[in-house]
Amino acid sequence: MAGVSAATVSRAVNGSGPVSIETRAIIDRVINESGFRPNSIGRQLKTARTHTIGVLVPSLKNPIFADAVNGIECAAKNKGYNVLLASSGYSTERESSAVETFLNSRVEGLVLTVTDEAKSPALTILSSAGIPFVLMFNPVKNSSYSTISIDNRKAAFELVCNILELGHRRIAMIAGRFSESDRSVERQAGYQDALRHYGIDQVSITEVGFENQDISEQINALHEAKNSPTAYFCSTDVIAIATIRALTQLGKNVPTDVSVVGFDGISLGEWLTPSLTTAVQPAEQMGEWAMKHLIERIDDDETVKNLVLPYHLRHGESLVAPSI
Amino acid sequence: MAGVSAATVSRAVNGSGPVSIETRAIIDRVINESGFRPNSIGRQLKTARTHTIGVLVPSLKNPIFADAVNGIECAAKNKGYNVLLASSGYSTERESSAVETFLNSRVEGLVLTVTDEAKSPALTILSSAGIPFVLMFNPVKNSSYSTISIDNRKAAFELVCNILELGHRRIAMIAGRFSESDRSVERQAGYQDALRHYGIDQVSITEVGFENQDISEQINALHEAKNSPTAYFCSTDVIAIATIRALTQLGKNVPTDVSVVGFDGISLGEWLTPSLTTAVQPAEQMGEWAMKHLIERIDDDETVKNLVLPYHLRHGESLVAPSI
DNA sequence: ATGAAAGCGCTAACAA
DNA sequence: TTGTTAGCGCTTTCAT
Repeated sequence: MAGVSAATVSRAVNGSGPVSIETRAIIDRVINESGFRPNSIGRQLKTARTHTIGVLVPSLKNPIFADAVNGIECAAKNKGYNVLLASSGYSTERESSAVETFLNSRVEGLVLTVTDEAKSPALTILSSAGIPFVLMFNPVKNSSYSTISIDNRKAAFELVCNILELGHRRIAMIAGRFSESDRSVERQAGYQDALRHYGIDQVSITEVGFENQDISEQINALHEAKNSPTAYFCSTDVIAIATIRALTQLGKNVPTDVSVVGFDGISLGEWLTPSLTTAVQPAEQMGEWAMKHLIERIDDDETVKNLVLPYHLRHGESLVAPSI
Repeated sequence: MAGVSAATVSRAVNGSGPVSIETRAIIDRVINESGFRPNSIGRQLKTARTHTIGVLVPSLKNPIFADAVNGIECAAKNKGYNVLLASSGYSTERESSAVETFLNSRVEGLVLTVTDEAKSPALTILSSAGIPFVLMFNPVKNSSYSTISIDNRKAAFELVCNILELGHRRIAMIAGRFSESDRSVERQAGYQDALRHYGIDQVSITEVGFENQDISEQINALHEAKNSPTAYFCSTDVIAIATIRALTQLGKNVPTDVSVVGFDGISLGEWLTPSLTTAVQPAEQMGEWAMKHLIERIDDDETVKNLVLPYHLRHGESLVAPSI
């Protein structure tokens, strides 16, 4: 140190107390010359505030989560918070261990998407830890958690009704593994609602892994059976793309031979061939809201909120009337 | 505390010293009952190790960076490191401030993509800070920095040669702003190399902002001029998609009326209509290698390395011979 | 306007 | 095998 006590430097750096013009000048000079950097760790330990939040998503390879994280990160920066990032790969074990790590790092809150809100070890840990968190994409079940989501069941219902209205009667659902996504479960419920609404018995649901790029075997099996589907309802856009790829490999043309519908509304979906019919979630805004709300809960201890955002259907070329 | 000293708990938790079976049992029990969590901040302050690395990319909305971050995050998790994430929006100011924040947080290293390695305030700060970092995507210029990249200039050269071979002579480049991306500069050099190689004088370069979704005005201007381009070479896939969109809005068909070529090889590019002709960078592996190498530099103080990975060209439907 | 002192939670050296 | 002590870098009373 050059000539002055640590307490004074602290006051100068943070503007947290009176410092004379001259001393301030000296301190500034010494800081520049010496390359001194205040150690956040020391401050964090003393103040018991880290200004850090944890963000946990299943995977960044799905643009829906990348967009959401982008929104989160921007909001965090604006509010002066840092972001610790982890991904779970749709595994509850990895969710739990990420949450443990975050908690040990004393994040002040979390924004996360879990596989299943209803039975999530990670959320159990979090609840008993007593720090605020916001669920993103997960449907509202326990309203004592803050959530931001859309009505997945209703959106799926509307989407499948659209398929039915065009005359399709054999509609298969390709769903992300239910154990890995409560969104998938909800969307499946919407699918069944729609079939029931039209008095259709023939339900066909195939679960696929989220990390699994190649689902051609499953699609092949569906397609070989007699009374093969005339339309596929996929629980995500990424799965819809994989489905279209698999169908194409089997020599089927989408949508001429068979229709495919997705869910999520990733922006590139509009530019696919064929463009995807899908339900659009405003991912980036969801991330932003989640972060803003989380910070309100931290700073102004705002109450728990459940926000269900509107979605909209995007009508693309991947869905047409069945050929027969 | 229940009956034992802090030092003993520390030894029990970390296995860093002898603890009798019985005391360990007691400690475990108390930890579970009380919900005690070791405070990483305290440990970090004491040990002067944070096991945290900073990751800085221009934007997560470009899948090339999302994929890279995904690779980074996985590698980090495997090695027991945490990831602090920030994005710069292609702004050097935001790069600098993110780096400052990281440094204050005492990250042990960084993986980052900067706008321009040659004149980056962020890198100046980093160099004088004396902590290891790895540049990702940025071309090798100063070999005293660790880097992972591909040969952008050569890839662009090959790509544009492909366009020329098909008979195109009026090829416009749509480039991400040079001041915001040294990759863009390199790719532009490759574009010029190719034109020169074919003895073509007509160079046409239009700079566009990376965050700018709508480039239809610029495309419109190019297209209205007489001798309008028969092919567009775009410095990224995202820009190529925006270009295709703009051309479509102008009533032009790609590739019938005009060809478009991208750069990056984002995986969705294969499923676009038309599928993109592009140069593929292995983003996820680049992220993984960057993280692994960084940790080697931290843990085993490995020397600086420059890895130039092979790329490959992907031939899609967006490029065909000129119509005329 | 400044300094002295205490303490945030932890670990490492030393003692017992 | 366990406890005591000291100190990581910071902020915050409380004095001066």
